[in-house]
Order: sequence, then C-alpha cells, then structure tokens
Amino acid sequence: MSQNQSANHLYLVDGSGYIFRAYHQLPPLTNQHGQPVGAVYGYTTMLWKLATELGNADGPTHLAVVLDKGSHTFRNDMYDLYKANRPPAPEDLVPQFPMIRDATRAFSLPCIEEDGFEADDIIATYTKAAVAQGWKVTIVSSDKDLMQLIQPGVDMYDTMKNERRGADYVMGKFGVRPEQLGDVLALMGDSVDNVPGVPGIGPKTAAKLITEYGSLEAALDAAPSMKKSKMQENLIAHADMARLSRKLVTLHDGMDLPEPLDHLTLKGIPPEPLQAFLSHHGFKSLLARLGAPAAAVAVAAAAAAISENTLPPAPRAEEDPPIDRSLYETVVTQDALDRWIAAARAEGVVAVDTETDMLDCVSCALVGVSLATGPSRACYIPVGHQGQDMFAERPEQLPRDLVLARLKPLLEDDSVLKVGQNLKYDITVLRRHGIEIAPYDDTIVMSFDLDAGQSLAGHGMDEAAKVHLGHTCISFKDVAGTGKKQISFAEVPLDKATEYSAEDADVTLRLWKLFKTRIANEGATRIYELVDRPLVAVIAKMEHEGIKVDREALSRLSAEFTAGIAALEAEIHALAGQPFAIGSTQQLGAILFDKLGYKGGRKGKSGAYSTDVTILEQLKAQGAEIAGKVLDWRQLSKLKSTYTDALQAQINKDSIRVHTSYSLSGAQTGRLSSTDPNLQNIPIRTEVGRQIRHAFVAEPGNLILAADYSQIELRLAAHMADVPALKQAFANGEDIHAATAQQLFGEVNRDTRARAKTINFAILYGISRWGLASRLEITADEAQDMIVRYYERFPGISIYINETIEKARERGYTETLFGRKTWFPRIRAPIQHERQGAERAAINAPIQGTSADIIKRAMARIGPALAAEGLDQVKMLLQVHDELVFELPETDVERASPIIRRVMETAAEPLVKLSVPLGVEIGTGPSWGAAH
DNA sequence: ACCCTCACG
DNA sequence: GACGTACGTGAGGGTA
Repeated sequence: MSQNQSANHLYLVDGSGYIFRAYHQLPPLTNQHGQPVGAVYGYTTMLWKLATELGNADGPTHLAVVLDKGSHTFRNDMYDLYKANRPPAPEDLVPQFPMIRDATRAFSLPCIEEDGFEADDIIATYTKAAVAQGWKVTIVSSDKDLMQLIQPGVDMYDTMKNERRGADYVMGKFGVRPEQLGDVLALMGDSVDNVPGVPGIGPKTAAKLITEYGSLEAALDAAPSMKKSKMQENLIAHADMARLSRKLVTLHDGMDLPEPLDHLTLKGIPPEPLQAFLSHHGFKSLLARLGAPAAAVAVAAAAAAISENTLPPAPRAEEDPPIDRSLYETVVTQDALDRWIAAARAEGVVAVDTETDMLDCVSCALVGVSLATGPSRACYIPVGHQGQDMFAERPEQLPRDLVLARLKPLLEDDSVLKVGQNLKYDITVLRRHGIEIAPYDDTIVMSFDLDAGQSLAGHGMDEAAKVHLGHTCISFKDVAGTGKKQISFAEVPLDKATEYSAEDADVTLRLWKLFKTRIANEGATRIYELVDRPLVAVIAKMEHEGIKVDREALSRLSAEFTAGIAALEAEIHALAGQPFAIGSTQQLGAILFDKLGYKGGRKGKSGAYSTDVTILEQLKAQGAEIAGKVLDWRQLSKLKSTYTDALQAQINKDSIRVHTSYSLSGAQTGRLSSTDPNLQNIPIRTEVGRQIRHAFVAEPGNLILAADYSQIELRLAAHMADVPALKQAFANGEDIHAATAQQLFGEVNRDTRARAKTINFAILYGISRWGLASRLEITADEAQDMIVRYYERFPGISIYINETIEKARERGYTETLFGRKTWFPRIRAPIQHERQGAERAAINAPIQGTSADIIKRAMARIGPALAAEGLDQVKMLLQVHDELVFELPETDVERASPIIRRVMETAAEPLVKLSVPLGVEIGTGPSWGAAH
C-alpha cells in the first residue's frame, strides 16, 4: 500500500437517514419565504461541520452525499411487505427533500442516488471499492444497518452526538462483532422496515444465539437440538422468515459505481453559491461564520439576544442581597467547621444539604454536607471526595467520622431548626450514620402546601429558585455532566462542588424564609404542621425499610407469561393472516380495520385508530376472535414488562428488598405518589395479575398485614355533602352500593347494584351524562334522568357540587377538611372543555384530598402508638392511598391489629369530627396477596 | 419527546 | 349542539 493511497479518506454521508433524524430532533423552523426548513437547517449544519474537518488529520479527502431515490427496490421484489409499514413522510418534510439537493450543491459536493437501490447499498458499494484501494472510509450516519460495514479502516460518525463508532460500539450495543450484525438483525427483525425476524426474539436473545452458534445458519441448524422452549419452537417454525430477513438486511455491494472514486475528491468549497443558499433561507448564524457583512452578524446577534430574553425577570425576595457564590467557603479544617456550627446555633436555624455518590440512598455513601446560616453565608464540608482519576491525589478534607460526630449534636439539637429541600433523602443518609435530624422543615413540602396546582410554581429547587428568587441555580448536569460521561459527585473538584452544594443550602434557606411567612399568612399552618411535615420522617423510614420480593416467584411467572405471549402471538398472526407488531397500535389498527374490515372508526386528533380495551371488547362482542386474543396478549405483556421483569431489576443489591420512592408533592390533591418502582399500582383486579402480589412476602417468622379503609371517599362525600340517606347507611354498616341501588331503582340485584356502584363513583369524579351513559351503555338522556334521580334522593350532592365549583371559581382553589388547598387556574379558562375539566377535578379534589390527609395523619401516629405498647418490631412498609401494608412478627399480630385499626379509624380526630364512621378492614398472610 | 395503553386507588 | 368522554397517578412500548 503506497503512502499516497493510504492518505485518502472517503466520507460517505447518509443524507436520507440524516434528514429524517434532523426533522424529528429540531424545532419546525420556517424561512422568510414561509417554507419549512428545520431539517434542511440541520442538514446544512452537519455538512458545515464536515467541511470544517477538511484538512484535519482524520478529515475527508473525498466525500459523497448519498440519497435514496424512488421507493421500489430489489428488496420489494423479495418481500412485498418490505417497508410496508412506513408511513408517508410528514407533510412539512416532503418539500424539504429537493432542498437537501440544493444544500448539497451549495457546498459543491457530489450527490449520488441510483434507481432500484437504497442509499445503504450505494454506501456499501463505495465502501467496498474504497477499501479495495486501501482508503480509509467514514460513514456519516447512525443507522444500525450500516454498522455491518464497520471493519478495520472503516468507521462511522454520528455528527449529532459527535461520536465516532467502531467495532467496540457495535459490540457494546449488540453484543457481537460487526460482521455478525447482519445475522443478529435478521433474527431481531425491524418493525420500522417491516423486516419480520423471528417472533419473540429481540436484540438480547439474537446476540446470545449468534455468539453461541457463530452464525444464523448454524443457529437454525442447531434449533431442533436446543432445549425445548417457546423460543426454540419459534426458531424452527420461522426459519424461512429468518432466512428472508437475512437477505433483506444484507447490504448490496456489487452495483456499478455511478461515479468513479476519484471524482469524489474534495477541492475546497467556493463561498459564493453557499452564501446565496444561506441567505435565501436566512441561516444567519452560518452566514455570520462565513464572514458575511458586519450588519448581518449584528442582526443575527440581536435576534439571538431577543429570543433568550423573552421571559420577564422574576421578582427577588426583598431585603436579602442577591446570591453571591464567591462568599461560599470550603470547610477543610476543624476550626472552620466549629465556626460554622457555632454560627448555626447562634441563628437557631440552618439549611442542610447532603451530597452522595449516587442517588439510591440505601446504598449510597456520603460525599459532603453543606450548611447555610444566612443569605450567601454558606459552606461545603467535603468528606468523601476522590481525585478526578485513580492516579490523582485525594483532595485534602476532614475525616468523615469527625465531621459527623461534630454535626450530630447540632442536627439533633431541639433548639436549632434544620431546613432541607426534599429532606427525606438527607434524613435517610444521615440516619445510616446514626444521626436523627430534628426538628426540621422541608421546603419542598412547604411549597406544595402553599401552591399545589399552581401551574407556575414547580416545587423542585431549581424551579422554585427561578420562580421565587429569580435565580438560576447551577444544575447538577453542569457539575457532573450527563449520560455516559456523568461522573459521581465524589469526583467533582472541591471548588465546583462547593459552588453547587453551598448554593443549594443558600437557596433552601432563602426559600424557607419566604415560605415560612407565607404559610402563616395564607392559612397553611394546619395542613403543614399537622399533616405533611410530620410525614417526612415517616416516609423516609418506609422507603429505607423496603419490602421483600420473591425473585424466584417473579421469574417463574415471567416464564409463564412469556410462553403465553408467544402462543397468543402465533394465534393472532394466524388470524391476521400475516405477522405484525401487536404492540403497535398503528399496525394493529391497520390490521383490524383496514385489512380485516371490522367496524370501529377513527378517533383522536392524530387521526389514528383507537384500539383500547373498550374498542377491543366491542369487537370481541361482534365476534372478532382476534380482539379477545389481543386483549389477552396485552394483559400478559403488561404484566411481564411492567411487573415481573421490571420488579426483579429493582431489587436492591445490598438490602435484597425493593425500595420505592414516595413523592410528597406528586399529586395535586395531596396524595402521595410512588416511583422507581411504582408500588401503588401492583395488580389485584384480575386473578392472573394478583399472582404478582403474592410475590411480595414477609421474612420467615413474620407476616404481612394489610389494613384498608373501606369506601373512605364515599364516606367522606356523605359527610362533606351532608347526605342523610348515605350517612345513615354507613352508620348502619350497610352495603353502600346496595343501599344506593335500593334508593335509585327500588330493588337490589346484581345488575342494579353494579349500576349504583358506577354512579357512586361517577359522583366522586364529577359526573357528566355522556360519561355515565357510555359506562352504563345507556343513552345520554337516560343517564341524565338517572343523575336527576340521584340528586333527588341524595339532595346534599348537587348543592355540594355547585358550591365547590362556585368557591373554586371565586377563590381559585378548593380546600380539604384539613385546609389543604389545591389551586385550579383553569377553572376560569375561556375554553369550555378546559374549564369543565377543571371543574370536575375541583369536585373531586376535596374528597380525594381529605382522604389523603386522613391516612397521612394515621401514618404519622401509628409508629408512636405501636412503640408505646412495645411493638417496635412492626414495620410500616407501603401506602396505597387507602391502604397501609406492614410486616410484623407473627406473634405481634394479635396485639398490633387493634392498635392499627384504632389509629386509622380515629385519624381525623380531634382536628375534624366526622359524621360518618371510618371503617378499616385488616387481613394478614405470608404475602401481600394473601393478606387481602 | 410524545402518545397510547393499562396497572392501581 | 358541541365537548371528547369521569378524578388522581407512573411505567413501558411504539413512533416520529
């Protein structure tokens, strides 16, 4: 290989692939002629970037832009469904295709397209030709099919991510070498291009098979002797599809070169045509870089400045001087530490924030603590920072245990208030080091109790700082980066860590001052002090406790579901007469309504077919067997992906338990919400789903105890709307839906009770005759009659509804019995359906919110009530809105049950005296499922 | 990133 | 006669 040849480097730009990606990732810009040019702009900047690499060591010496031409290729002759799922290009993208050619010409670059071949094949052909000449090749694309071409001397370049990709990348993403990728892609299939693949085989299984057997053919040959499984059956049954898929994903590299290689030489880019193109479309920033006249540069700069300053400056808290990060101190000596502790004692209030090496506070390690004692008077005490790489020296800092020993008396001192933002995190971290923070305030909870529902007020710190202090915080991303390059806080240099962490404490203290005054002035003291604040430590404890989940049981279920799913899939494909992605509502809609011709029209603004349960059930009733199968498939897929599989992954390595995270500011009404994982939506309504609940188990010798409020929202509605008939029924311990049926229909049977139940819930949610009509499958007029009759029999209800809406409109918010406010900015919206939506939510909020207040009070009281009886082995693990779940020694059940029941049933008192009794049902068993 | 669907109360 | 089908959530998969 001669020097001369090896210096050549051909860049092949996948123009068609790029434009689709640019279209979706960039905002829909238009030029001054009103033409959509978002994708063109993205494409132009990409070419620009490549042009600037001209002359770099690894830059292009030769370059061609490759485009798709026409839609019919030899692959369609092989498989008529190839790319059959592709929707037509979006309307505002179509006119941009010719502009792409204009842009390419403006850069004076060769553009290659060929009938009957896709861009991928042209790229493969040129790659082969260039490699044969000993050239280097870079394919500018992020298309996974093209990754098959990666080899020594050939790499790929993703300009959007600014990433060069070689064989390592393919290995990391697909688990195989590039030359094996075609086999993997064939097994996986591709729903976008409609490459069928083998059902039930995804990237993981495909990679496993190819790694194990070496090739697709070898895997197919070996299939009959593999361990019997659904996968193995599929592999045998769909071997032909796999072979067809293999051909479809194979890149065709044998075409004649439309242009010889040496015609692709880059000779430099003449500025005139480029300048004409850029100014035609008004791409000012690029024009400026091209060296356009100074005036144009000024215009571009001015335009940028305006767009960045459209938000009015937020008001700042009066009095307090603005945030000055230069005043923050990094504490590395004992004297300095003692000085800060003394300052905190002198103030009587201190903001505290802990920094850790990861977010999971069950396993994380403490990295540092920040304190704030006044405006811009804040410090950061590092205790666990490392150097930035393994060879760097660990920065000088005080020993962790010394710092904690010094801080402990302060953090536990009754006369010093500790303030934190989302304190449950810090409480957990410090508890693991033997520190029980008390007393405390939490600014996230304060913000929520003041402004729940206010669309402008986010309760997270960065947003709150912006809204209330007019200050932009340093974001975590700024100090630690994001994605793959994200570093742990322990690796952040001390000066940056101090700026970030001390600012958090500084901001927290400023917010606290503001909120403290507002809580007193705006009547939020009761809800904050008596309901939400005490809960923070209780929630911290529950999260830390976690719940044991039987991994083997889940994995057995998962395997059962997988088998069921595969069987259903085969049946569905047979009924459809073709394979398709059942999970795709689009494809499913096309099969059901276009191909099979079932009735059940379009819905929604997107114009797409709706295929939800109600529709599928209608089809099933019409006799569409496929609809029932799809419903079953959906149920199993949901259970598998959301529960059996995801839950196993959530088991903590250290505790071997699952730790959810509760948000105290998640739900507008005051309810908690649960994330990572959500343990408030574990299945129970169907028998199949309920098996998942059985995997939530107690430790040996212990039991799970579940305590549910019975019909708490209906009871509260009866009390709040003052409905004598309902209150009487609850007082008598009657079946409330049966009692309603008696009142409405004059007789109680299964049908009338079910209807009464529907109506009872409809009332809680803000009834509309259309909604009720569709639920009960009656006409809107009949539904209207039923509502009228309900109002007649239960007269308080309509008064309650009208008064609630009226008050909400007047004051902007609703209130629970405990004074929790929920704001409804949209209740005065001029658009009717927005306003009506807000009205329905406003009807429900006081009821749902009061129920939330009551269970929160119960949660705060249960721990002390049990401890008073010496029952400190009883652990509260979960809250599911009207249910509390405990784990306790079998021997404690007898004594704990009545205490739990009493605390829950009397949780409203003495603050609120209810005119209906609250009922609690308790069950126990070895698992959560068995406790119901 | 957004929609759809579906799990719970 | 139109609203876009009830209140409150979070997660996963598909698609643009």
